[in-house]
Amino acid sequence: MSKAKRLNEMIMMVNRRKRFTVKELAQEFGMSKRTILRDLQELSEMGVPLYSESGPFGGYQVLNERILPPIAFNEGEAISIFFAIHALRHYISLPFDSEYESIIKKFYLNLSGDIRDTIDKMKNRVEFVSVYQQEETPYIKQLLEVSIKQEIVIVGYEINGEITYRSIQPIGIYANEGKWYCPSYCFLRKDYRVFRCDRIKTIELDENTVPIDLSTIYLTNRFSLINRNKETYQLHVELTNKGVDKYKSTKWPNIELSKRKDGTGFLKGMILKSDTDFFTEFFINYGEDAMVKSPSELVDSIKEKLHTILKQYL
Amino acid sequence: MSKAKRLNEMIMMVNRRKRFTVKELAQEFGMSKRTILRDLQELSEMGVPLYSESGPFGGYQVLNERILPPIAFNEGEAISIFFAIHALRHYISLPFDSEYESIIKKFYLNLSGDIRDTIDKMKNRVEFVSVYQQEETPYIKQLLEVSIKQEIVIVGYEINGEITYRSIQPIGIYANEGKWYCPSYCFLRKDYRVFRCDRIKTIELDENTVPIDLSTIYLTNRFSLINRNKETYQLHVELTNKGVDKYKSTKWPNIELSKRKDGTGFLKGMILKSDTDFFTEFFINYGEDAMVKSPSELVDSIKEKLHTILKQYL
DNA sequence: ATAACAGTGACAAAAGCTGTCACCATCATA
DNA sequence: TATGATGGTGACAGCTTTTGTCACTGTTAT
Repeated sequence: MSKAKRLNEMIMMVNRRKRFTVKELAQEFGMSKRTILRDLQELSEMGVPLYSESGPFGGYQVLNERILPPIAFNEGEAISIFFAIHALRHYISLPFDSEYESIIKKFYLNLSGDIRDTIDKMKNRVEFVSVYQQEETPYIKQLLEVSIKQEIVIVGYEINGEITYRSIQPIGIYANEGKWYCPSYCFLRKDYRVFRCDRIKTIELDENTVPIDLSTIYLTNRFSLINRNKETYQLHVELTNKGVDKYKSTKWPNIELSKRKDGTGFLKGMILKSDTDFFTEFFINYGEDAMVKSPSELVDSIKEKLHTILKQYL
Repeated sequence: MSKAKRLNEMIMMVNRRKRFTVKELAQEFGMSKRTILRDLQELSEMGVPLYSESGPFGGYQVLNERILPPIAFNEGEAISIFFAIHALRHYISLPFDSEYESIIKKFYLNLSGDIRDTIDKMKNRVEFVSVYQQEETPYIKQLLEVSIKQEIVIVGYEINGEITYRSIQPIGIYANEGKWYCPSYCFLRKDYRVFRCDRIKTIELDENTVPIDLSTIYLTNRFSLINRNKETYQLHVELTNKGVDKYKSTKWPNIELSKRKDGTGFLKGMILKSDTDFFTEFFINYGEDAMVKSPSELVDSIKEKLHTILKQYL
């Protein structure tokens, strides 16, 4: 194997393993220790952040930085990736060890000149609108970590200016409309709750409470488990043409949209009793384009809310 | 310069230029043609997609694929990029020559094993919620192209089942809530309009109309120009604590939020007369948490809408 | 002290790289 | 059809780089 190829492979191997010794590499590549040492020095000069320690249990390490081996992207792919990263710029807080600026710079600077030109031209012409994240959410990284490890944390949670402490076991975190949320099992309420991450003011590991088994519960399938044993209503909503169009881009679990030939349609399905407030707002939003037929509780809630708002303007 | 380094530089040089001849490279690197030929063959073996043609005006070309020279990303950055791309998966249509699947696969497969492990663990625990794009929008790529080139197109635009044809000069495209929009100058209305891309059913170049000068108008600054000479209203809205909280993540241009000590607040600013319908829905959505003080037109519109909905349920 | 690790310098042998040259293939165009 | 610009191949001598060995130094946990 030529030296050039060996160096190439060495970069990848070194990325796979965090720690290694010169002797090990020498054996794997069938080369002498001296040669490997020379190779490693060359990699260092090429920018691979190697670090070594003498002594027993010493050896080489690759620092923080990882080298992505040359990836072949075509122009469209590179541009897509650029704009995907670009779309993250509205997030002040990300649950990863990195900041938007450093990522986008590295990526952009490593692209060839003509792709850069293309991107520059597109920058002012394409936009993925998303909500600005207004406030920092310091604990999302920890919440993500404990949800992966399935540990329990005691959080200080602010409701109406007061902080209550409770043990929760997070299922995961998600961003929606500029805010981060953390669905979790709450040991205080003995039930599943969704917490707003920016309201979590303190967080510490709870080593006394025994975790419940949520290992097969993820963000995507949490509804099935969480919603069992809860009171539900049968939903029936009539939609106009516009209403159908509007609902198309929404899609709730457990609710089915049926279209009629004339373009109108209706929704049938189940909603949780506890979600009544949510659906009240949701369907008011549709205005004349949605008419709730059942449950009567939802109809009443809508009527009441409308009256309350109207009263403001008397 | 050692061979390894020469090859490395050659990869980058070859990426910058689309076409080149052996002779040119030989001169630039100060090597013989023979050596360069051998180098190019080696690059080929390493996966660089080279293509050559004999004859006058022949030469080498790099095919479609571009090689990103080794970029050093640290673990956090690689993961961020992965999830940024991942967040695009809900888009059926993208204005780029690429599909989600191919990008994410290439990227994922090129990561080292332990980063892949980390990602696998995180996949079910982090989510950037976005709306599902339900329908294909075939023309976004062309619309983006003509907005970059500042050309004019005749589009067949569907409103209530009928298709009208009009010449428009697109400013750009943006995605919001699962739909693509195209703000443009409309030569039919002699004014700026926002078109929904999925309602554009045909598109063809209009070479007869003379483009107007929009070269300094981009997505980000279009409001200033487009909204001049339009009728506006003075807006004043009182917000409860909750209302303030809710508005924080919204932020409209030309509307200012002021907070009071007790947590309540108010909005002051300008809105376009033509946006009355929009703000009617918007503030109804706030329920009791927003009370519109002025303009009276908006108050009336809200009242009327509330009455209409209420009437449905009598 | 010992053993396990990294690191360096010198040198000769082995391997690889390079340029030259002769010659072929392809193809646009004069 | 001839010409010239381009890519492509093989052989070989000479040059350069790479490699292994060996002897030696430095660091550190045990």
